[in-house]
Amino acid sequence: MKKTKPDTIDTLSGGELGFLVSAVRSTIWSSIEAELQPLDITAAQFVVFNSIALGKGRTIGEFCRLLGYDSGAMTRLLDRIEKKGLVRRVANPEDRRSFLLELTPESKALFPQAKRRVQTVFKRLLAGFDEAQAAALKLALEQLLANAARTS
Amino acid sequence: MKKTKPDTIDTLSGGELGFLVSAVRSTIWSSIEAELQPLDITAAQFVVFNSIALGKGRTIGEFCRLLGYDSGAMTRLLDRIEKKGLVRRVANPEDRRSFLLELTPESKALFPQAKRRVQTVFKRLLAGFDEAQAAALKLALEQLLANAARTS
DNA sequence: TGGCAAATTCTGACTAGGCAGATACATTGC
DNA sequence: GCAATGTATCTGCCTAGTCAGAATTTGCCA
Repeated sequence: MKKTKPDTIDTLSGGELGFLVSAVRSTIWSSIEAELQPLDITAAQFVVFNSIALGKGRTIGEFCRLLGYDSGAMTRLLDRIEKKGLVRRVANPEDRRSFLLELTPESKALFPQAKRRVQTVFKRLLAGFDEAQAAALKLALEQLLANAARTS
Repeated sequence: MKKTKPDTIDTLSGGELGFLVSAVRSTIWSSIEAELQPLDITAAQFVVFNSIALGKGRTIGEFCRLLGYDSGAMTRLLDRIEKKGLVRRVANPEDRRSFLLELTPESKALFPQAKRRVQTVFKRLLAGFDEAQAAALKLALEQLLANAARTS
């Protein structure tokens, strides 16, 4: 049996928040997967792709920290992306232990299209949200993160 | 290198919402894991445990649909929980293909304690939220789900 | 300088979820 | 009653993430 979208839950207990957040995450993720499938890019791959394209980091380690990825997972994720020719590992002249990540010419050309597709996903998901509501959602999520950080 | 909590991101683009939701989900998840570790229960196991205890379903298939789990994943998750003696598969007299799920006496005794621990996690995460804010967060997340369902 | 702790990346072992196919049973329509 | 179809669960295979530990390189400090 394939995975199904969860039926709704009706209580208001704390656990429901966890359930909702999980469901939203998986929904966002699979919407992006579906939208990027024609380009043969997975959602995880896009996240890295996007971060490199936006210059959010330079080395593998920086992207691990930025994206909350384990270094082992990142190694293998990069292996997959590199095999598709979207990313290149380049020796870091400042530190011979590490690698810099670069887009390839092909992926630079592909990026705008992928980005646009992902943006349409979020636009669709946020339909009916005005600026204030979107900002409040973002703020609430950030507050949750801050609360968690405060006590761990 | 172990997984690290992601550093913050500074743009307002749509992708950030995906990032935030992922981070929140993983934070909730690992907070629960940490809180339940003394009881030797994982977060995934608690979710099933909790659903059974609250009578949200009866058969394996019902819990798959309720929790958005693949049936293969559920089979193996139940194997692990059953091995710990928290849950029992019981033949379903109404349908010989399926199994009903029951808590064991030990797990019934353990449940209140686990539940309490999970509640303290959410209380901590929702520190500073008043009723209206919590309700707004819940509503926003539900709206996202509804938007996704509408177009898939 | 020499030596040692820390950082960067990679690898292997393990856990876990998703999908496809298999099996057993149930239901429907004839 | 029986065939065809559908449903519930399980198994095998694949992908993916986590953790522990290794190899290499760097930086620091005596």
